[in-house]
Amino acid sequence: MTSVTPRRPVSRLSRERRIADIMAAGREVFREKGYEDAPLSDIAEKANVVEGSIYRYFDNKRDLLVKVIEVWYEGMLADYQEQLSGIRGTRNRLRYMIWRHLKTIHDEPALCNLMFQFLRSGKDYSKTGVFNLNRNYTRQTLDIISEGVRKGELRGDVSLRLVRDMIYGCVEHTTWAYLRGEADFDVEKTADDVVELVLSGLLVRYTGSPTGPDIATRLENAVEKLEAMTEKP
Amino acid sequence: MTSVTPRRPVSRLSRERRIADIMAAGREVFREKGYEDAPLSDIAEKANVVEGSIYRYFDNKRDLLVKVIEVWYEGMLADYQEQLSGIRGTRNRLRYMIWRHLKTIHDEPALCNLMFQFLRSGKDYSKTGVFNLNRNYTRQTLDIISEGVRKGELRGDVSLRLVRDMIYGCVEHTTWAYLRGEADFDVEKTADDVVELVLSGLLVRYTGSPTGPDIATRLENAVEKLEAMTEKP
DNA sequence: AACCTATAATGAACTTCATTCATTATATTT
DNA sequence: AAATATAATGAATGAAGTTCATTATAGGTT
Repeated sequence: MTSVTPRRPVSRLSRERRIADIMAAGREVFREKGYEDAPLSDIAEKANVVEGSIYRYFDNKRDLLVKVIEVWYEGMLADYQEQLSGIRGTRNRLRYMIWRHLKTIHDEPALCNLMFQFLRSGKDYSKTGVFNLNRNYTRQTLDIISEGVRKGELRGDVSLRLVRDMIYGCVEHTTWAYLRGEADFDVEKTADDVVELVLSGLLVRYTGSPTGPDIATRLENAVEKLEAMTEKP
Repeated sequence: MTSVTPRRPVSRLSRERRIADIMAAGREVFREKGYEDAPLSDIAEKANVVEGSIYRYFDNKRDLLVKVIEVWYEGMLADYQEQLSGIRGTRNRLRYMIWRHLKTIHDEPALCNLMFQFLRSGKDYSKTGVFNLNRNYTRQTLDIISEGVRKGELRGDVSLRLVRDMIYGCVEHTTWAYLRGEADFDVEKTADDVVELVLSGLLVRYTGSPTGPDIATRLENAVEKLEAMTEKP
């Protein structure tokens, strides 16, 4: 007499719903265990699906990861342009972009780690949707710099790409200990510090007379602050 | 009739020699295929050893990687202090440190990738020898900055840690496309650009005539008062 | 030179996963 | 109610890391 293991009840859902379920489960498990230590069986279980079923909707494990990160990224970057439109002044706008990056890392360290470790270093990264999202996002930063240059506040003789690399490189380096779970960091203070350092640089400012950055610019910045305050409630 | 597969000749070497062989093979294979796509069987074959033998000398695959990177790192950082002692001036010394980092990445992109991707993001990284090597190495950079501050050339009101993160973050961000095999970069020019940007910052340098009382500061303070008034209660 | 002994080295077995695919079940259409 | 399309299953496959009982050998001892 052979005992037959009872087949699990098969619940048939719409393609969209299944995909959503699997991706939600994937996000959870990946967030909790990382990529390599997250068995597909865990994801399948959490999604109420058998392992093999995942392959109907995703090419492989990595494909699932990529799509999970992609959807997360889209949601995350959905509103930055709207937010930014309410902020005036080069310094404030730049700070917002940096602050946002820091806050994202602070809120979702695990997913950021996955993004840094498994997406961005992949050979196919520049063909990824995440790459393009990021591209547009950092382009915004470059636009802010460009505008600063046009207004005469910022130097025009520096490669924009390098400035972008400096800003985001600095932000990420700063957050590594946090990403490894070793130390916390203050989002607000770090944002302030990074902006200050990027804008002012390391060299001492005045060589002879105590003038500092030119007065017209500083007045304009002050006015922009007032302007920003009265923008929208 | 059962055919017996002939046992391979067993060559007995000294512990040190075997370890060296395995690590050499590991470095080669890891460099060529990365970490995940490098089967232990490849390494074993190249080292003239059976897979199981690797486990006599290394806890596991990751342990092998860590030790391979560690030895490489040691060799790489062996002479920087000597070199640096021959270089004078804050700017030049800083440039040397940055140049070195860039050159390492340019010469060994694959190993750098492994270091960035699999060592530095690991939970145990700060207990690694590589961590300490890096620590001492970047401390050198901080010392250069400190000396610059003492000599009155650099600002003293910026967190040294942040400066370090800015420098190395910028360098690495700049090299990512190269690390993905997408584009080359000019070590010399990049070194120049990074030093320049770190030292001078983005703000335009005021070179006009000296002014009297600091009007701008007073206005800024006034605006900050206004700003504070409207802050959330 | 023959023997001993510590330990280097082997190779097969084990385990864990990702991945495939032939089979089965179910919702929808005819 | 039957036909059809396709969602879902679960067992099988295979690759790769890891373990370990067994075997062989270099170097020292008698």
